[in-house]
Amino acid sequence: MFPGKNPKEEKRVGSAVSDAVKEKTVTLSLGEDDNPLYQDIARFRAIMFDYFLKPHDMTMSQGWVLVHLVRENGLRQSELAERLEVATVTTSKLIDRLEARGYVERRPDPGDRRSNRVFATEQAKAIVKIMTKTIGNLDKIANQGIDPADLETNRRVLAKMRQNLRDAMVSR
Amino acid sequence: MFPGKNPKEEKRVGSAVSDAVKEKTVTLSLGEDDNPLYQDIARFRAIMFDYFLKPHDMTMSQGWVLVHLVRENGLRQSELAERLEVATVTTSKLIDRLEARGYVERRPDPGDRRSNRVFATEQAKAIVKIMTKTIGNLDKIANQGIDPADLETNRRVLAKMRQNLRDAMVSR
DNA sequence: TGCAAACCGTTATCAAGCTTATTATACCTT
DNA sequence: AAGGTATAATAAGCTTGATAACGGTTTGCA
Repeated sequence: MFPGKNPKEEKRVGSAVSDAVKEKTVTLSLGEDDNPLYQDIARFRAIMFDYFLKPHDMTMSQGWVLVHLVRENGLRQSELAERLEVATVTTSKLIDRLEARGYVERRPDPGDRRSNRVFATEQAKAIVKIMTKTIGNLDKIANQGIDPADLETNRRVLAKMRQNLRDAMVSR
Repeated sequence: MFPGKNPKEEKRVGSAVSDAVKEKTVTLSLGEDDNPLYQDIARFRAIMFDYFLKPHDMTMSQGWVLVHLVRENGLRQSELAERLEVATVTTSKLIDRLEARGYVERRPDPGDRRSNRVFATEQAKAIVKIMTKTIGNLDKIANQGIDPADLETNRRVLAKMRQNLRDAMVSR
């Protein structure tokens, strides 16, 4: 049912056959838990989100644009980029795709001829409602079997982490 | 000093001017904390990692390939993809780039003519050491001011989350 | 034995990020 | 008023992800 990053439908082979060919192994623990947790979770969430919203031809990144616009309609592209915390050029292309399908509309800023104001259409407002529900479902899946108190700790820790990273990136 | 996703060196304008043009706003809370936390953290970490390793012309994704190979040299591409939890096609291109710069080498699998075995070179082993240190630094930055106990909770929660998402994706 | 199904790697195509550079406009300082 | 600097959006080009589709190989089973 789910895509799962590969057409290959699970297997869990376990690579026993291959050991013959492998060279002697160097052991070095690196985070001991393997693999980039944050990347994985972000990717998995995006994959599932996109899967859920495929019928509406909508992706997570595009969806967030709409969420912000439904909150504050008529933002400039640069303001959107700030809120999304992505580069302006990324926003530009997201808007291209959204505009092509009638979710948003660019209008020239009357007060600044360099700027565009971006407006969400009714179509956008409708899909944001669906998104909201989808994200709820996603969280429900992801949070299964986790103590609510731990989840709250988690949320707090992650917010702090994000701020730490943000600060470090800006600190020239 | 840091890239920070935009040539624009911070400002925090605060969009006061623009309010005149904005349409009436619809309020709907969606996660209340705004924005995709996981995506942000993953992206910020990758940006910083790539920045630190730029002198070595190495990215985080490519680095993880090397980490796995240094642990288990001679993996097949499909086995690598499994461990990295990405699609085989992604692995294929990562290996292309790594091979072009002499970090890894493809050798045909003697026992299966469909497969390649991928081997890390000495050059790779050297850079993995640097990576290990870099990831340590990154964690130090990200974890600043966070209670170690909370960090441990966090690690546990995230691991569970990843597993939940993994399961949901595979469950047809 | 023979053949269908599964599997390995690759190509092609797309989305979403990034950096760097360009154009047009706005602002500021003298 | 003029000049330089800063900002808004975009273009070009790269990496990393994903799907879909394809050839070549292996395997399982009837």
